[in-house]
Amino acid sequence: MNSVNAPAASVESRTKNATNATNAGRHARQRAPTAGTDAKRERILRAAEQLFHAQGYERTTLDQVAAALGVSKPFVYYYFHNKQELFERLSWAPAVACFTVLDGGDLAHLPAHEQVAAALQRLIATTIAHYPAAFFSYREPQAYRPEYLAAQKALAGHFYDQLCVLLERGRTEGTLHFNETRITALAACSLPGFLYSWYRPDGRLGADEIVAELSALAWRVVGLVGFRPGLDRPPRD
Amino acid sequence: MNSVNAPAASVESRTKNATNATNAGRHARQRAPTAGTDAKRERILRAAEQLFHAQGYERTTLDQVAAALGVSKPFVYYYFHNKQELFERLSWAPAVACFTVLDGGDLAHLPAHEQVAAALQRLIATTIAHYPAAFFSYREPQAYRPEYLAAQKALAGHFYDQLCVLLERGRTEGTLHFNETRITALAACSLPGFLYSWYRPDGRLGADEIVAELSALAWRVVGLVGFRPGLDRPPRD
DNA sequence: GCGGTTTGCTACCGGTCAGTAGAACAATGC
DNA sequence: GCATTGTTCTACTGACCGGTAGCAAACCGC
Repeated sequence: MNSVNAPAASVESRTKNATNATNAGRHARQRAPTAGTDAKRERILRAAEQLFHAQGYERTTLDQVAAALGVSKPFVYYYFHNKQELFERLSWAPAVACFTVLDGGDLAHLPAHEQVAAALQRLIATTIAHYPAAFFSYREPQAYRPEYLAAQKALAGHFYDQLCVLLERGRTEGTLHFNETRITALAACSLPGFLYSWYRPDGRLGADEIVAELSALAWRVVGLVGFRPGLDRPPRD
Repeated sequence: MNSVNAPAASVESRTKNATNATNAGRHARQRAPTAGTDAKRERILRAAEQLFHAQGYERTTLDQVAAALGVSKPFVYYYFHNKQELFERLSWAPAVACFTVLDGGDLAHLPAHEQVAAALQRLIATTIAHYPAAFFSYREPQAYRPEYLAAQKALAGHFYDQLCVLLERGRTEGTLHFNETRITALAACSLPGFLYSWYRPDGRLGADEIVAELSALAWRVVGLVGFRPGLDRPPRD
């Protein structure tokens, strides 16, 4: 399933000559993970995720991340190389998950308009499933290093291209209705893209309800007829 | 027209005893503006706007702002109190303009669905007209001081409330169709809200065309019938 | 041209924060 | 007990950057 990898010049590949016994050389990454190591990494990531979401990447200090866990800053550096790595590990996987929802090929047998409907629904569901890290690539592209930013743009661009192809096919087949393909695609993706400003996991509606409502509204944007005013439930998936 | 003011504890009100001859006391704010002073302030604001948009508030240094103008950092401090003031001056007016489009009362005589259509179109047009500063309040709420953040939230909340009232009235009258009022309002406002990630003033389509297209798509979100697939042009305004 | 005011600069300060050195502590093996 | 290795800490450095002191032109009224 994982056909999309992080950029080549990733922090992972810093396995250089392990002669230096400095902090940078003694990271647990290179050993077999002791029991508990993964759990600690996970706890650090979750604390960073919360703080990045609440305050933004730049305004969050690693002392805050450490304090949220009741540990010291070198604890964080023992499990991660630097602040950048925290951000990229948090935001990369959700970005991939969101923008590869059309890559499985499992929708290929469906008519174009149903593929579009499923794609939009999956995009919304995936965005919510990866809350709040899924928003990072939208909100803080500058926090990426250039190679990650380029990779993220390529990923998103690929998805938009796929969506545009499907939109035009659906228009040709008479099941979708719109004028400007690209603007229509972007408008439909605005719904998940703007979620970060109002979605709260403890809100009045559950995640499933929001996915269903928002999907139905996104379908309207692409002029999907037959699913209209009554706001029917999703097709499949 | 300007019934909305900046928060009370603004930087403006620092007119205290002018006995101190320090930098903070010698700002031109307190004098009658010499010819050229306003133009210089404007140039500084425009440079800061570009950089804040391109890099984000935190990553932009005042040395960069000064360098973009070919001057030194104290030049900036001569015309503004601090970095915060630049941000708030840039982002406040656009935020007010966007979220008060329903406050004029000039739409009151129209049926609810036409008020909704006009409101969405105005919101989109205003957002684009104030590019790129209009996006700052969406993207970088953390850059606001608490009192500005609260004021901005109140402003946006007021607009959403107005919009929700109109949406429900339109639904009652049978001209609008949707399930969840609040989600529908947020979804419709996602289209302008997500513009920051793709709008470019030098793009293929002109601003007017984008406003027209995007408005028509936003109308679909609120289930506005009669304006549907053909994507008619805006009603008035 | 001379005093005062406005406008701009160079050069610095002080705080913050990513990142590090190196010691202390803890587990494990023998 | 004692070496070895893994884990965490206290305490620090160095760079960066917002903001300022205080001087130097430039401008202006006379």
